[in-house]
Amino acid sequence: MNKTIRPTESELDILSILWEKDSATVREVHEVVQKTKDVGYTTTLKLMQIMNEKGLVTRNVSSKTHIYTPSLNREKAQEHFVGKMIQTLFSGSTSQLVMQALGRQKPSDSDLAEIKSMIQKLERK
Amino acid sequence: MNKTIRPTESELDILSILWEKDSATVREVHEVVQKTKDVGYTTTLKLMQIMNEKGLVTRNVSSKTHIYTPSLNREKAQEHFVGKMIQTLFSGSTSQLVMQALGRQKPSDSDLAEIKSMIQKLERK
DNA sequence: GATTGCTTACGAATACAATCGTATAATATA
DNA sequence: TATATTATACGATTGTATTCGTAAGCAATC
Repeated sequence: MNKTIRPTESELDILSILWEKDSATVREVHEVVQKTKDVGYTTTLKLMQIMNEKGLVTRNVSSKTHIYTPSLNREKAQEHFVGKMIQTLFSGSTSQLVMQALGRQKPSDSDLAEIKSMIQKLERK
Repeated sequence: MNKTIRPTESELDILSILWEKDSATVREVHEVVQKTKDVGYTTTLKLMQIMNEKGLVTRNVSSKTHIYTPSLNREKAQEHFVGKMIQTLFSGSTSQLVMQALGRQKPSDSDLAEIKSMIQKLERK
């Protein structure tokens, strides 16, 4: 159903916090937001209310302080944005993106191992 | 100096076309844009004029039909957006992004070889 | 040289994102 | 209970992106 749901940049910031915490109150989210962005509490509140209207999150209203939960699937969002990015920034080349990502910092040994096994699996295909 | 230059989504679409072609006229760009988006010619024109004002592109005005060239470095844009994406969508994990990218389609044999050699280089570090 | 077609320039409308102030209700605390 | 604190609701403003209509210039063609 959610084919055309495209969170804005601020919404993505909030979603990423919710994905980390699984669910959270406005204040909890705002505390994290504030670390990188100088905005008022009601701004974060309003944003999350709008996200609720859009269906990006759901909320539990049973207590005075509402608890928000992401309803947009993280993996879906990943697919959407990675796909878009490959198109516009890497002329459609997945491996170009991979190269650029790998080049930006040395992954940990366990990360490398994981990636290697992924590649081996792909080679067997 | 161009630290805070953030092309919008439409601007990115146009930039990606310009990066492909190296340089192009408004009509050439618009022809490609139209394939995926139903907008008028003057919309594309205006967008490219704004991009010129912002310094995202330069243009050669010596003939009646102007020729636009991207001035924003593609690699810089890649770094910016890949970094942002790793943060918001992959909790800061580069390898997670790599896994997701690799998983979305089997890269060609030569791509795989390239990625493998990249990994070997990283392992030696 | 009038007509047609393609071009840029530019103002303006529309839409959407982001921000915040204020009112109001609920809860905790003095 | 009165006061302070914390929460939501919501209107309104501001900023920015996107879209397009219309005018005007230039060049090819009738």
